Amino acid sequence: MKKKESILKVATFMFAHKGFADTSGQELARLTGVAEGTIFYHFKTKEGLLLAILEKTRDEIVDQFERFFENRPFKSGLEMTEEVISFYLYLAGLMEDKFLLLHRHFLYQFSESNPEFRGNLEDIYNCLVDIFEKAIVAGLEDGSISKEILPRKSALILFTMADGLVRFKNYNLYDAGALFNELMRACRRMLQA
Amino acid sequence: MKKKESILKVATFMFAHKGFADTSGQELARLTGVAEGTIFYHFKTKEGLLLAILEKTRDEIVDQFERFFENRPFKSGLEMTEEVISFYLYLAGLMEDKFLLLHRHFLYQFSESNPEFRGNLEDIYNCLVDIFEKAIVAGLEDGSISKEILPRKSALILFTMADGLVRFKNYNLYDAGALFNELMRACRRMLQA
DNA sequence: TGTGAAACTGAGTGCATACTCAGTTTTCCC
DNA sequence: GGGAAAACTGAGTATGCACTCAGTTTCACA
Repeated sequence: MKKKESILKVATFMFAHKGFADTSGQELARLTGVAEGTIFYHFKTKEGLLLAILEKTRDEIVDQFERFFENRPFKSGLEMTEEVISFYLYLAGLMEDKFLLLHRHFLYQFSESNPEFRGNLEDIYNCLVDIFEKAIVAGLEDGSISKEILPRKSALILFTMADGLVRFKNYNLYDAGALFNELMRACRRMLQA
Repeated sequence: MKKKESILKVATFMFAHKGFADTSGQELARLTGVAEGTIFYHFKTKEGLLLAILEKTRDEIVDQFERFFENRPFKSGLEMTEEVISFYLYLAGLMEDKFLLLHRHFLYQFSESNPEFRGNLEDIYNCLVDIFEKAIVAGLEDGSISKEILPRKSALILFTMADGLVRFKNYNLYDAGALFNELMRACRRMLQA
């Protein structure tokens, strides 16, 4: 069981950083310290390996957000929205390779022909956007968020904002940490009643 | 001269949609209707071909935004900001393949080792973010945008919002057109004095 | 029309790749 | 300890790839 997990871990890193096509079984085996055959013993194909990683990623993200909701009292919907964004950014740091992987185009190419990929990606995006939406709805109910706000659409916009920051960080385009405060202020101005 | 342009056009489409590694010289030659050798006659390597595409893309984007600024009177900085976002989204539709290409990770991998890639990408991002910033500064000067707004950082945030919408469209994750109005309202609420 | 240069061709080359398989080692339960 | 199943191995195979090159066609201009 140990080798299978090592392969998953190293492959996640390699797929995220080098891409799918540029990750070879040979190199993956060398870096993991197993024989190349072992990879194909556990995961029938390279695509199967990628799918296993995606499934694990979905489980982890869904699990993390479930735990985020337990044991946490929110003062207001607006504040909850801000904390959701914070948590999203925190998670993107914690699961850096996996979030980088989720930004890789090849996942979306596979999802066009393989419904298992599609399903996992949908689960992840629905989980993320639902949480933003829940927070906004809470804010609409307690009056901390303006009645003009449409929950689902605004949830998607917030999501793109948070995700854009993650992308800046991952691509080294800009010092993302320096943007954090301004992002939070922008959200507040955008939503506030 | 005709074949060289055809290769650039087809290669842009293929790199954007299939990725760099999954685009083979053989297939590219077949789809373009030239011999494989012709590709390597005009562009010494596959990487050289990609660089030529990136250079063309940069020229086109910079040119488009220069023309956007000519012959256009803006009522206020806030309105100009909104028009910049609109124009960005319009351009992403007009140059769909090229914007898709700019979202591909392999460009950023090459830019780590090849300064020519890096330079072109920087030119593009600077051009885009500068325009958002200029519009915000104009709004700060004429009082249509709140004095609390920091121009550079807010420009980056606006950029990620607009770019997020483009990504939704390109990845078919959500009907991006349906988000347009909400995005514009979100920007106004965020910036307004 | 002749000529040199530029554009173009496609079979050929060597190398990297995903995946297989026959055999070996480890694990685990009686 | 025995024996069966599961885990693991790595040399081997067929395929596809980027790129080359010696030769042919097209072009521009005298």
